[in-house]
Amino acid sequence: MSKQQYIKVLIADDQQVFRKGLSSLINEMHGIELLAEAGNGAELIEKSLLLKPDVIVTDIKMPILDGISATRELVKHIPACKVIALSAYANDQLILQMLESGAIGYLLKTAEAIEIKEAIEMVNLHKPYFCKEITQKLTEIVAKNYRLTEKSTANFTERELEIIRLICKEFTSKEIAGQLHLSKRTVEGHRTRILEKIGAKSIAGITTYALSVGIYKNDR
Amino acid sequence: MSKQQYIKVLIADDQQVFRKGLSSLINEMHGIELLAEAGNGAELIEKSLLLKPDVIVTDIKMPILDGISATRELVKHIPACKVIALSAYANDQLILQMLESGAIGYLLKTAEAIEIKEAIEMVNLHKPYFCKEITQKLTEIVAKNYRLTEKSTANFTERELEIIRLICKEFTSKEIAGQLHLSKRTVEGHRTRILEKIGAKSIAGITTYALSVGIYKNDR
DNA sequence: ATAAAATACCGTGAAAACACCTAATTATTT
DNA sequence: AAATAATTAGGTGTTTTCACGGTATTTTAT
Repeated sequence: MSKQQYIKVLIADDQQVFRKGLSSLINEMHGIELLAEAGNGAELIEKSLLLKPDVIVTDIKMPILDGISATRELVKHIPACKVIALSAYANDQLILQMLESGAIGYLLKTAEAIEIKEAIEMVNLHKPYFCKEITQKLTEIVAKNYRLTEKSTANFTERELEIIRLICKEFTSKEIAGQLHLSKRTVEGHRTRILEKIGAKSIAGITTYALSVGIYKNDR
Repeated sequence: MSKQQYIKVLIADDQQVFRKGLSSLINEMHGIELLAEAGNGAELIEKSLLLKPDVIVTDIKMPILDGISATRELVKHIPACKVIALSAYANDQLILQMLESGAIGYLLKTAEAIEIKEAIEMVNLHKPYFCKEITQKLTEIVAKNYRLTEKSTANFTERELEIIRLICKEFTSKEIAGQLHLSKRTVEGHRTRILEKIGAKSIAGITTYALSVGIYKNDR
């Protein structure tokens, strides 16, 4: 380490104007080095494999190969590189898809230079970074997923919840019985009641219900 | 609505000093009216049922009845009231438990008056509010849950995805076979392959995996 | 105190899931 | 052209799920 450890960045966007603007802004940032630009996902992958950037800032909607697919590929081949997604809108599906694909940063295109710099520095330390609007969305998503709904309030007893969690973990009735020191038949009885309460007809219904309502997220 | 629509607030904390500090700060806030104080969860519930506050600001750790259990009770009986949780630490478990219990706001005790006011106003509009540290935690949790792991990189074929989605909808092999015009054995074969790829041992594993990774979010 | 809910337990039997196999036909990739 | 993957389908047998009956005890609420 000499005077400065530069963060090597690669950007991708299909709009030339936006790309130019982004590149000139990043070029002005201290401690950050812009390696190259890409106009689509395929190009992004190609240049990334060659240049091994620390951070990638990529648009989501791009021709040939979109940012989500590109990111999926990238994290597979270069797990060390951190991806920040850029998007025009704060769309739930896009955010989640991008996160699923492996991005740890998400900015709206309305972001200003100072925020982009902050995001690059943050994700470079493997810390997720999301702009205010995205954060708002994420908290809504989390809150929604974790908050109890009316029907889930139509509720389960502690025992039932316990058994639901174990069912979600792929344990059979016999195994659950062993863990809770109960009879296998007792567990089956509880399971039947759970199925009734949910209105499900099989284990699949129990697990999908449990996950959608947020039961299960406790222990491990 | 006359000149001002006051937001009615109720606070709870077992530490008298903190409680006094909080109450005097809230008393100074414009547009917010402090109804009462509680020293524990039981008291909080009691006074809430009586006074019907718009927003409750409660500590998590309290004697007799903790904030989480109290919140769970409260949202059941007064779904209209919004709960902001207060905690000394940003602990993953506590945050999630609090969210599960029904709180839509979460602040650290180091929060300043201006932020507390902002949080009260925000949650009063049924919008979740979390302080910076909690937001950071939440994004980490979301990112962790949604980011792909090695095994989830296991890509499924179109047929497999189709079958996974149907399994999540509680269809049996025979039913799926009928819908896709296949033999029951074929579906079972696919299912076995899916189990292998996921590393699961039962339907429960398939559904939990599918939901966590986001398969199935397409149709309905 | 009495009702109601939660908890625990059991039998039977059919259907489904799952664990082992095998193997043919079609796509896709190299 | 050859290898690989995907899709299809079957056999056999064990385990699990689930529907349909029940009963008894304890805890909680009215």
